[in-house]
Amino acid sequence: MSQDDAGVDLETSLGYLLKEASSSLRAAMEAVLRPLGMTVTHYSCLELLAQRPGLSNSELARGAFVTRQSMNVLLQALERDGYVTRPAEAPVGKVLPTRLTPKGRRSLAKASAAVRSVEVRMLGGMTQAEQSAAYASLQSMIRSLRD
Amino acid sequence: MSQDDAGVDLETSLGYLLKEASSSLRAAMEAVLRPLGMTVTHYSCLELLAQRPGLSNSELARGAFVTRQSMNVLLQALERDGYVTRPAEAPVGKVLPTRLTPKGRRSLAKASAAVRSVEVRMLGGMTQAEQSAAYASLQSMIRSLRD
DNA sequence: CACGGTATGTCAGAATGCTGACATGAGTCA
DNA sequence: TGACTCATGTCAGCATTCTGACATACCGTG
Repeated sequence: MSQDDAGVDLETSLGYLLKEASSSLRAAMEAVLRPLGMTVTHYSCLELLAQRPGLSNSELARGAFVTRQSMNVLLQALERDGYVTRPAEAPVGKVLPTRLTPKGRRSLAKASAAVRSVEVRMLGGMTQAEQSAAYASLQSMIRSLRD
Repeated sequence: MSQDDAGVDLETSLGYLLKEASSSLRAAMEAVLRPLGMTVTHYSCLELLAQRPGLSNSELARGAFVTRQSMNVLLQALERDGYVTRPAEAPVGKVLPTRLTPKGRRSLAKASAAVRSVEVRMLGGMTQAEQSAAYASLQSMIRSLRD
C-alpha cells in the first residue's frame, strides 16, 4: 500500500500516466481479442492493411510499433493461414505489397468490433471537448519527442 | 488521406494515438538511459523504490507494468550488483521489502535527471492548461478501462 | 479452530520481440 | 557511368518477458 509521499511524485507525472493508460488499453484489447485467437499486433496488422491495402512489411512494422523482423514473422504466419497474400516476386524493387484475403477481412471484422467496444468504453467518461483536448495533447507530445 | 470504411480509423483513433505517444516516450527514454547502462524497467524500479522505500517485488512489478516474475529476475540482478538490498528472510509473511543502497541512489540520480529532461521536452509545446487537460484525460481513460 | 480465497516469492519452460548481419534494389550526385 | 547512401526483406542468435506451476503465508467467514 502507499506510505509517505516524500520525493518526486510519480502520480503526477504525465509520462507515468501515459504508460499506465497505454498499458491498461493494451490489457483491455488483449482481453477481447484472446477469445478470437488474435493478438494486438495481429489485429493491428490486419487493421492497417484494411485501411491501406498494399502496405509493405516495413511500413506495417512501423505502423504497429514493432521491428520489421518481428512483423515479417507475423506476416509469414498470416500468409500461411490464408489471412493475407503477398506476391512471390516484388513488382518493383524489393517491396512486397501485402493485401487482405476475404478470410482476413472476415476475421478483421469481428476483431474490429471488439476493439471498437473497448475504445468506446475508454472514452465513456469523457465529453467531446475532453476527447478533442486529449487528441491534441497526445499529438503535441508525439511531435515534441520526434526531434 | 481520410478513408471512411467500416474499420477503426487509425488516423483519428485515440487508442492508436495513445500507443504512438507511449511508444515515442519509451524510445526517447531508452535513448537517454542507454548511455547510463540502464533500461526503462530498470529505472522505473529504482524510481519507485526512491519514492516508496520497502516496496515488495509484486508491488514493484505492478508499478512498472511487468509481471512479478520479470521483476524478480531484475531485482536479483540489482541486488547482485549492489543497487538494492533485500532481507534474507521475510520480517512478516513472505513479503521481502526492498530498499535502495547508496550506490543505487547515486545511479538513480543521474538517470532521473535524464528522464526528467525527456519529460520536459515532451511537455515543451504544451501550455499549463493543456497539460492539466491531458492529465485529466489520461486518468479518465484509465478509470474507464479499470472496470 | 478449520476452512476456502487471495496474495506472495520463486523455479522452469515457452513464446515473443529484438539486435546483428547480409544481399539486393532504388535513388542521388559528381 | 560509377560510387555512395539509404531502405527493404530475410536469416540467425540472443535477450527479455510471459505463462504455468508450486509451496507458503495472511485474512476473512463459518
